[in-house]
Amino acid sequence: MFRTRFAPSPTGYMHIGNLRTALYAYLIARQADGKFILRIEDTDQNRNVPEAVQAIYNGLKLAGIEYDEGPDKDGGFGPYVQSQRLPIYAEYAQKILDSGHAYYCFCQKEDKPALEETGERVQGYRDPCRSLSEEEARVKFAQGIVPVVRQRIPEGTSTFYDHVYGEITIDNSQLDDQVLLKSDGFPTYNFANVVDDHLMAITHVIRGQEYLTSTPKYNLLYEAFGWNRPEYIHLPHIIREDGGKLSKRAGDPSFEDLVRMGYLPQAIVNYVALLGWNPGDEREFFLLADLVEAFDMNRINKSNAAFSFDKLRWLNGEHIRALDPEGFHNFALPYYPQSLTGFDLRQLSALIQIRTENLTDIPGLVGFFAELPEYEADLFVHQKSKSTLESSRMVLEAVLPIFDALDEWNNESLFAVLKTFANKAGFKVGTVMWPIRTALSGQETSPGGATELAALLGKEETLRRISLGLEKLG
RNA sequence: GCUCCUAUGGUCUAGUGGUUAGGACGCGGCCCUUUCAAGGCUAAAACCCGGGUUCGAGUCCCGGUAGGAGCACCA
Repeated sequence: MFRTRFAPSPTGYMHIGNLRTALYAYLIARQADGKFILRIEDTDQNRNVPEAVQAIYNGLKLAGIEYDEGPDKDGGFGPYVQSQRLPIYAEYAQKILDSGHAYYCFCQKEDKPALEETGERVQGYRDPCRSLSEEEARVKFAQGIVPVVRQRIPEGTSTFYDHVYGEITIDNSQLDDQVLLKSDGFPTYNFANVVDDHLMAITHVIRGQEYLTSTPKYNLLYEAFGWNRPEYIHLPHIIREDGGKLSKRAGDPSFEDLVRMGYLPQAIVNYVALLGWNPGDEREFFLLADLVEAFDMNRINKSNAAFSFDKLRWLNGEHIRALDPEGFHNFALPYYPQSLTGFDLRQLSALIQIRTENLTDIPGLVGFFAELPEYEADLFVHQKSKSTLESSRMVLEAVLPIFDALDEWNNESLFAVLKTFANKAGFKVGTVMWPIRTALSGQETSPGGATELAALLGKEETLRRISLGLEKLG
């Protein structure tokens, strides 16, 4: 039975990278008919954003990623919030202390050599407290110093297999005696993730590549406890197109931000899945359910991938076009201007669906329906349609009574009547259509042609706009 | 600084010793057409560098270079 987990810390929003990690973990579990677990990693008391857990629920829900077990969905392996598991960590810390794989450290933060500031890492530095006798420790305790618990890293080298990166070997001298239990009684990620993953029977650990070099430390912990290691799937990072890292602070959008920017959740999920993975054939359009089928963790890439808004936009367009008319209409509705009344909005949706790449395009696409923009007469001149000011004047003048007499007002009837007129008058269809479309839209381009716009605007408004066009033509 | 990882067009990628190096986004052109889209066709554009191994390397090995990550009482 596969069991994977998504273990975010509650920061208040879903990073793009987190979304992909959650997605992959979900896909790996689903396609094996396994379980996908949500666990909240809130062991940093300084970094707890209230309401942030709710943001995680919302994000996953928006993405369509359903978890089988989580804080609000007990599966018998809870609690699923680390701050509620403190006694468990204390118990296992004691065990590892007893077995000698960890020790109390009474050093204060300032006592530590400043490794990074100087740029000089002290090779093989070992904490002085690792060799403290029981007696010495007792004295420190008596002095009221609250210790941390540190892992005792043994000599040697550590090797493990990762499904993405293959075999990784690291010399233990590169690993330091990391803190397992902080002085506030909370575990560090380094300890909690191992204890929880084991206790929650996680079989596959999917996480960012930043954990690759510390994985040996976790493996040593598994060994110290006599537990089996999980399988590892470390993911390359998603970066910006300019090569920098994606950061909320630098203005890069979160998953929720992207949705607000007009991208469909399913398009974002699809796009993000493709950042570092491909199906092995040339498909690119995937709905979540298709991803479950197609995903293969052995096809995950090793190198970082840049997030391209251009490609996301294209894929978003693909997803918009794949929506059924009703589905698109529901997405589009909130983007229609208030002033857009008296129109068959469903028909309008049908007109713009194929032309919408991003939902935020919509107001700009439909604005002229609500109000005819100002435009100059020379907009009637269009070489390709063989439309001139003179031809436009002739067409609009002739078309006014034809429209006025037309009883059946729809795209087909309008097109038929205009085509007949064009033939009779010796015009190309385009020469007739261009001035009408221009008069109706006041724009160089519009979603839909002359007859589609006329059908939607209705007879009265159509006649009004054509008259207005005629005025401009003098 | 030390360690680990990575390296195919601008970007996402296919490729597991023999290919005209394939696809997608974007960009240009053409077709279609009731403007614009959509759709179809098409062009330009890539194997980081240097050594090996081999009859033959984008593919294997070594060394550079470049980029990323880690080295917290953060996750």
